[in-house]
Amino acid sequence: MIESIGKARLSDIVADRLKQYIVDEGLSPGDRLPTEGQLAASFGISRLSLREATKSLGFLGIVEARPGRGLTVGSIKMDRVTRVIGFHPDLLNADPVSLIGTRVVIETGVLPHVARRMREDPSIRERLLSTNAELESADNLTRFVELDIRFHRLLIESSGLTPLIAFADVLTVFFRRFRESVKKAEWSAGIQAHNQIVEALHEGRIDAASELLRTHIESHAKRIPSNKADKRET
Amino acid sequence: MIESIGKARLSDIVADRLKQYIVDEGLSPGDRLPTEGQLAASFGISRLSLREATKSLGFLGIVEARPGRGLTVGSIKMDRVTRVIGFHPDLLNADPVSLIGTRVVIETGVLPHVARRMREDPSIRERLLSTNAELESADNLTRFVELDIRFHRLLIESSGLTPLIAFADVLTVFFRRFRESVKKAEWSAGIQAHNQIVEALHEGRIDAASELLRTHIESHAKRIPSNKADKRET
DNA sequence: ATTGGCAGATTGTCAGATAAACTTGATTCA
DNA sequence: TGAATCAAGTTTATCTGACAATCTGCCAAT
Repeated sequence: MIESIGKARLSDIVADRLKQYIVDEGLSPGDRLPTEGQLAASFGISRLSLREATKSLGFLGIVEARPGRGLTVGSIKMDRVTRVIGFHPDLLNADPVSLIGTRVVIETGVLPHVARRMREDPSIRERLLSTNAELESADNLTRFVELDIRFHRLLIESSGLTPLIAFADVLTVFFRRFRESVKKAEWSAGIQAHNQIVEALHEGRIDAASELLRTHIESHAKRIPSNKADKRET
Repeated sequence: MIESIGKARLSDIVADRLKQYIVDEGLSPGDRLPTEGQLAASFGISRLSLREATKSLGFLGIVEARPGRGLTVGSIKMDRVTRVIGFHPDLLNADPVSLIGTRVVIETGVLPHVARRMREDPSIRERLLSTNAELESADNLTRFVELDIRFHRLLIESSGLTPLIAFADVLTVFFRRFRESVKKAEWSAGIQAHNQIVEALHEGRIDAASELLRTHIESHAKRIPSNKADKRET
């Protein structure tokens, strides 16, 4: 309600007007919009104020701007919308236990899909194993983390459930500090777990793969200072 | 892919940096941010370029700006996200199979956590049943959809895995048109499914609850024109 | 203790400008 | 004749400098 007292900003008004223009004209992704100069003149405002509006819409991909070409109607991509979700309070305030639990839900949840697609497309297994082989030769933490992220992302990608890829990418940002606290002595256990997960999937042992993956992700809980890991009851 | 060729705009870079700052500083809604002038100086850019970033974030409620006071952390307004992108043709093109599959992964994935917490906190069940009772007296589609969203969100909230709430909010934006295509004759089946899920959880029958929930969510596939529902193999 | 005024701080918006990227048309070359 | 190259014009990206509107804190008056 505090919000409704506030005076509307030009940029907000203009953004809404632009959106309405797109709707009214029945425009589709790729269609040209008037130039910044023309729009600013139509609205009777400065070009910079107009840009504040177009940038707002551009943040979600609704409008795209290219020098020399102008403004076009953009396209909505789940990953772009999801990028915004990193500001969601439920993520910003997430405690480590929730982050771990969330990863477990997503990553074990995709395993039936991965296993099915692995049978149809053997290159999935090759790619996972190949990434893991790279992990084995990682010689510094940055590289190890990068490849660990790649392995897990590839696992989710292999499910075909693209929204979950975007979600996992967001989690990666918040989860990074846990990955970076992994001791070198623990790398080989992680790499071994990856291999075991892939083999269990390959053999269609989905429950076993889930259990391995859950244990692998939950291993991060051991390194959380002043935290009581929430024991899972089954 | 067109997007990745394009040079990153200052405003996009800065928006991401601001996000990282908010995360790194552990800031909550209402907390003060550095002023526009200070941020511009820190990033070594002009104040107007900095404003393009803050306006983008402000459009969605993530940052709030008040003359004389400065910038504060806001919270993302998902209803605004819905309003802004809800018109877009790309929402009509969102892949139903992925959306349904993703919802199934997330919502069935939280059930063990919900069941556990239900035993500790009986008000969870009361709240779910109460929302479903409201669903029973919904007399128009808008209300029905709103309450259906609320029921499913409450289910995820009840797990305590807060990041999944954020992700579910994104899915809700893309999934809305499917909910809105539910015929009134089908409402009671949905409401009944909700009740059965809650009771199965209450009785600790997690596998049964998962199956009911999966079936409930996948029921949307039946209404999707020109789509072949991907049969799940178990 | 409360209210009003003022100065300083901060955002909102503008004008004018240059740099970078893109498009189009003309010219040259094989 | 078709393809490649180049120059000019167009458009966005970003900047400097400036003024207007709003807010906050402090001080004086009641």
